Amino acid sequence: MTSVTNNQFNSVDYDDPMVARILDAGEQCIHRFGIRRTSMGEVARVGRLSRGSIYRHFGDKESLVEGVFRRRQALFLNRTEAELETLPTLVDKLTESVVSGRKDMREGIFASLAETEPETVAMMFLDPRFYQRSVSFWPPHIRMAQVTGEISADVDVATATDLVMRLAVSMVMFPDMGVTLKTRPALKQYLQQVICHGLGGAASSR
Amino acid sequence: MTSVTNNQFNSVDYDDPMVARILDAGEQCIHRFGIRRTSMGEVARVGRLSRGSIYRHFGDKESLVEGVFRRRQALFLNRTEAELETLPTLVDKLTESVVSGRKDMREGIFASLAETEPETVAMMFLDPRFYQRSVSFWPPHIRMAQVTGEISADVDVATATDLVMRLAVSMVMFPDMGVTLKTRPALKQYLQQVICHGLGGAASSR
DNA sequence: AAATATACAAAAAACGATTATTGTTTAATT
DNA sequence: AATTAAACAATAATCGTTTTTTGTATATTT
Repeated sequence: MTSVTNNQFNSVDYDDPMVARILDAGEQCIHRFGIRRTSMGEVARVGRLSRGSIYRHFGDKESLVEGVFRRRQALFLNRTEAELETLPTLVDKLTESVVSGRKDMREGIFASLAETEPETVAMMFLDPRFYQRSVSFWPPHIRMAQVTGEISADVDVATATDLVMRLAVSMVMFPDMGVTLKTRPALKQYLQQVICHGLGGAASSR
Repeated sequence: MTSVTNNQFNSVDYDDPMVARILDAGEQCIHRFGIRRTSMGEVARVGRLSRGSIYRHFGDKESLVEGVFRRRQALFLNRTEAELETLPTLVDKLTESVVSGRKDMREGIFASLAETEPETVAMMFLDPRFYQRSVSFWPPHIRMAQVTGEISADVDVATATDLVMRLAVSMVMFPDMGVTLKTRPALKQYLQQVICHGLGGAASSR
């Protein structure tokens, strides 16, 4: 009632060392056993802390799991953002994102989770919230590409962001949708065509 | 050993009235109870036939379920194909496909299945085989659009098909990916831009 | 002020015994 | 020649019970 520092659930701060410990332990457990077989007691044991502390920072198990994945995604976005800084064009950036994303799917927490609970992973992938968090990621890069003239300034940023997101998601989910786009060069060439001209002209330099 | 008419599993002919009866009963059961709670005995009872007949035409339960969904998809593709015949442009066709696809997801067998077994539906949606069957659907329309000049003849048919499929799948799966594309006009305008110009110029008539 | 330890009822998971279903086979029926 | 009916072992689902886990509360420790 008199608490001021009450952060019930919204926006956990990853800087809090206790939160970090909880998430570390939680991620470790999920990585090893999957979500279903991970109990709050086990997380507490692994993180050498009390169950009470977990419930202080995360209201319930679902929040904890969500917290683990949100942090992973945040880390992924930060890491990717850094990589993109070094790349010149929007197409390069998108290509890199897809390659990065695929790698994460193969090697990250999703890969191990997919082995024990593929349905859960499938559900996460189809949840629009999973992508909505990344929507704020692209607009700066879109604007930059408009300034350099790589893409038209007439297309509004939201629309361009939408397309780029759809392509990224589609390419990570389905490396092959008729045409095999598993190698970086093939992927880049495809994205170059689609982003810059769609299916309209200028496939070759005309 | 001496059987000539042996069609073990590959390509069931929907014309065979027994096969149709089995599939009808199977679909009815899946629609009502979901896959998990549908037993071969129940399908037999509903279709007023013997379990043996089912096992003659479909090797196992998985094959039967697959058969039901394959037939549904074939019907959907045929129906959609017919609708597309009446439409002038590739963009119109793609728009119609998405609207049709969304309707099927809302009202068809998937909608009811999603209520009882959402994870199963999610798994089906992420299975590339689910889409591979539709790959042969688009190429004729692509070529037609190249002839009329709607899209460039320089882009090869496989690539164009791939993009059209990706857009269709993405739009049905995620009506909103930053920009809301739930209404037909909004959807068509978006697809028009993406298909004809990508994010390159000519957003307005230049 | 936050973390811990403990206790507690309600909900969920694990368990073992029982029942139902699967997939195969075989003889009888259409 | 295909469909049915019946029997069968192997597998999977269900049920009622026991155990664990969850989420909350409270007193104690750091």
